Amino acid sequence: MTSIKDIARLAGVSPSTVSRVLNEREYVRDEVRQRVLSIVKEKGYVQNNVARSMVLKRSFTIGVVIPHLFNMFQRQLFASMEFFLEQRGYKTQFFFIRWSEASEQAFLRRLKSETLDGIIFIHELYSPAVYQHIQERGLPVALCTFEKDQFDFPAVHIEEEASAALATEYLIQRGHRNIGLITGGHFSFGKQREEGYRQALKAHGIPCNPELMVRVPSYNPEAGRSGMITLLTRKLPMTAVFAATDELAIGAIKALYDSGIRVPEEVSVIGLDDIDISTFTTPALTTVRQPIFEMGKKSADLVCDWIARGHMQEKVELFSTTIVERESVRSLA
Amino acid sequence: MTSIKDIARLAGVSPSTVSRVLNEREYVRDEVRQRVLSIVKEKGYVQNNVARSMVLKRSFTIGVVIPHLFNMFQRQLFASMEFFLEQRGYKTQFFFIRWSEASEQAFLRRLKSETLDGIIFIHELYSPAVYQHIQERGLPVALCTFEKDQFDFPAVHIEEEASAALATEYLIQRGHRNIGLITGGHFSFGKQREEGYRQALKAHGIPCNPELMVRVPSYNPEAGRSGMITLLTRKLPMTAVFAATDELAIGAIKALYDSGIRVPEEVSVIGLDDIDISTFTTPALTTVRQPIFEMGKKSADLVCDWIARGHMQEKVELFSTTIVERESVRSLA
DNA sequence: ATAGCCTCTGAAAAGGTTTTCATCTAGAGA
DNA sequence: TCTCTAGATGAAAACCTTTTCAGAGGCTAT
Repeated sequence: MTSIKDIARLAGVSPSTVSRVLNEREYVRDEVRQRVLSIVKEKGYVQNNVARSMVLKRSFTIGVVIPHLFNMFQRQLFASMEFFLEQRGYKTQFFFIRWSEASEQAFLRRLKSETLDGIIFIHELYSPAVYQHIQERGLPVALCTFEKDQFDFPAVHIEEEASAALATEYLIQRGHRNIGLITGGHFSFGKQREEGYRQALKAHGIPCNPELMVRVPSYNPEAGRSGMITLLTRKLPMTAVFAATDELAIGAIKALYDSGIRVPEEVSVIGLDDIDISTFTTPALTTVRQPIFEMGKKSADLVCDWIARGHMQEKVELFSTTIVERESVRSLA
Repeated sequence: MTSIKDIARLAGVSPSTVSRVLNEREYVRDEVRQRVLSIVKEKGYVQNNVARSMVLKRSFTIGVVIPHLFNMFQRQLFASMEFFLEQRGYKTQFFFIRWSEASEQAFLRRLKSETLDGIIFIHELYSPAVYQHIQERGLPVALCTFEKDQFDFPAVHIEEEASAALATEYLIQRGHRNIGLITGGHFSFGKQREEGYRQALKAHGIPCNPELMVRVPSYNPEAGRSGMITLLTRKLPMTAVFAATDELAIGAIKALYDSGIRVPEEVSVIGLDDIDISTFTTPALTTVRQPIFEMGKKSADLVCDWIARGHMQEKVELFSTTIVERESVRSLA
């Protein structure tokens, strides 16, 4: 591999000068610049990033960490982030963390020895040790899809409770009173969305029946299906279900279909997220839209801006959500 | 940040000795080892990976590159790879390439300046320049989901044509004669699957009607939907459709549903891939299963083994596919 | 007793880049 | 003519490891 020294020798200048040319510094004669550049091109020379990182103490790499699962929502977010990160000249290093103390410990160890310039979290981690380390180190960070009050980090997310209330209210306004809930146990948004559901019921004077609520261990369609089956076996009157995520909703619709219950004629289903696939379920899923692409961009921007500026700035970036009317909810009126 | 020198000073030994302890080399007195280790622990010291990379000329990083799209199939493959890569002590750097000459050129530049230990491709790239560079450099590589005959690289994939023929034959055996095809233009597997479809028809003496075949520009549900609509507007007799991927099939089912055509009563649909979501479509998608998880693992193994061994070994790893019978195909008999 | 070997340890070089500091040259102003 | 300044360049240090080489000390076998 050709190094900067080789180029320097060939161009009859010092490595310093070559470095200056490469990094577009001033104080290089135009003639010299041209000569160096032409030799760089001729030799197909490219800078050695490891050596650069070493002296610059920067890696031009942003870590994106996804804990616990890697579902469709996270994929869309991740794709969006990678897109904008690359636009701003950063590489994306992917961290996938299993939901266990041990896995998070291992991640912390990796993190410490890594020279990341910044880090983005999609959904929160279990233990605060990682956040603590990041804060002590002053590593630029963005929290996407959650907020960690105990730490002063910029965060990108939606108003979880309000969004869940929006979905529930949508059902109430269409005459539904016996509304089931399927949500997950992990992650704060699962509880927040449950809370939004409760609030909406309360606001309309509808008693909250614990028998109509079910918590499943994950957020994938399989969990949604099992949640729906649980709900069905209780044989309560129920004309609609709010599934805390679209993936749960997809599973719920499947369970209803398998039980011969028509959606939305007999039971309406509403989700929350608006992932790509939700347009393509049968019936198409009525849901609450999170601006996933924009949220990915914002997360990338927050970290990159922090790095560029040298210090943190914005604290919380709230995105608003909207109902997307499709086919899975029926009006009882 | 504490460095190896600080540890050395504190332990009253030389950096060499600390390095030996850290890397579990022999020739260190046990007493010294203990002393160093305790100071390492006390100071929370971790090795600087950039410096290590520099001298070792290894980065412990494998690049995973996904060209053009980032669909559900690729996501599952990617998740599998990351899982096994991490198990073997490698970090995963993610590269997403848009389908353009410029984007591939940019990737090549990035690749050259990177100190990757190996690289995995999911689906093929357009230009051979990247493969050429990798071959010249002797970089360990695995091609997942395709094979590039002109280069001598290990590859992990299924028998595309045979798998497509399997799907088509499944329809033929159930009495279907007017079978539509929806496939994509990009990527070799699109054409190979089309070829498998042709072969199966031919093997059963069924004439191949170009009017029943449609090529769409992508492999997502939206493309599948538009493909199905095209097919429907031709108003030909058609009792079944083979969609070259599950995502296309999902879109096709949606288009049928929207047109009031029942699946599978009026038109049967079969896909190929067996992605997670295919269990949850309504009706559940009958498809041909690729062992995605195993293929991800094998790809990771191929690269890691190559690195460990120092030279390439296996050439092609063929995985076999099987029909997964669900609900979207009806027997005409 | 001595040669030879083995274990343990440290000094120093190497890896490729950036940056600071010093030096040199040329031109401007007095 | 001399001094000053600004532009252009190079030498060398620094970044943090690992590894080679050499040397010291102790033990064994002759």
